[in-house]
Amino acid sequence: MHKEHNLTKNQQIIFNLIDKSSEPLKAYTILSNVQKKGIKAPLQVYRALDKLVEIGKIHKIESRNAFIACQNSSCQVSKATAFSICESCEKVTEISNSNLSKYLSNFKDKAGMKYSKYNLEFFGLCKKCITK
Amino acid sequence: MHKEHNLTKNQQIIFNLIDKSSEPLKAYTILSNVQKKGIKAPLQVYRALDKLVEIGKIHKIESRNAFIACQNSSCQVSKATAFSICESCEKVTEISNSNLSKYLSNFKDKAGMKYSKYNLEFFGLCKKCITK
DNA sequence: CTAAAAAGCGTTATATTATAACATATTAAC
DNA sequence: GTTAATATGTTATAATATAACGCTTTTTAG
Ligand SMILES: [Zn+2]
Ligand SMILES: [Zn+2]
Ligand SMILES: [Zn+2]
Ligand SMILES: [Zn+2]
Repeated sequence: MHKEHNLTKNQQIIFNLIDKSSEPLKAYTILSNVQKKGIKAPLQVYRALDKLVEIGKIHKIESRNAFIACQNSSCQVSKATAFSICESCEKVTEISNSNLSKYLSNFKDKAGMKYSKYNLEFFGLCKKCITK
Repeated sequence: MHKEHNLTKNQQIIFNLIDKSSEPLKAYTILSNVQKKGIKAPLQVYRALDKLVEIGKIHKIESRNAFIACQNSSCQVSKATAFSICESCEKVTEISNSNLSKYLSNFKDKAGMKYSKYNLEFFGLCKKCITK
């Protein structure tokens, strides 16, 4: 059960763009695609992205500085993200695997840290790219 | 068993700096700390960093754009990294846990991707910061 | 040995990613 | 309806990273 968030105009415009994209989008790519809708400055984009990340509608792919819509019906687990990334075609998929998320959410290291969040990125070759 | 790499002068200077640091260092922090040693341009730093990452002597903390020396005697598993990051004091520790690395190295998602690498970052509060 | 290939270096310029600061507007809470 | 919290618009600038070029050193293979 997660809180519904009413997106503001800028947030909605930017979320729509990311959501319909088949690949992660970078901030300045987003900017150039929404300028016709009146969003003119980087900061307008970054502010919307920050909020969308915060509420779990999108995730940042850290190794790519790019943003992807949440694939898990707006991640209850926006604080527990895992992705697979093809190093050849750059296809990114959000991994939804309850065994994995349980394992990681329960993980304790010896230093006694209290974890509230994790991000995992797998790299390799997707099915399509393996056979090439 | 991992190949020994003889570091070049620039690589050695930069590795030494990172290795003796108690915290992850950013590229331009590194630059300003090695200018007295004759390394004058960002590219010289980035080239050394790239190589050091490639051979597993250092790792990049993606969420922080910063670099840390490998804690695992030059990571045989430089392609399988895990870190814990305190969101209060920014202390970063490389996690060395064979159960975790086995679990992740053997992880298969349903899409049939062939993984060759992963990076995991846990976020939370370290022991010291919890009690504050 | 030695020639060719690969890796590294130095330098200048530039591209890409992200935030600071400030004034105004909109929305939500009381 | 006033107040507080969020969001917006704008300009400027900071921080991170790479392109391109010519040269030198090291490694590899014959
Ligand atoms: Zn998600
Ligand atoms: Zn692929
Ligand atoms: Zn390591
Ligand atoms: Zn801490």
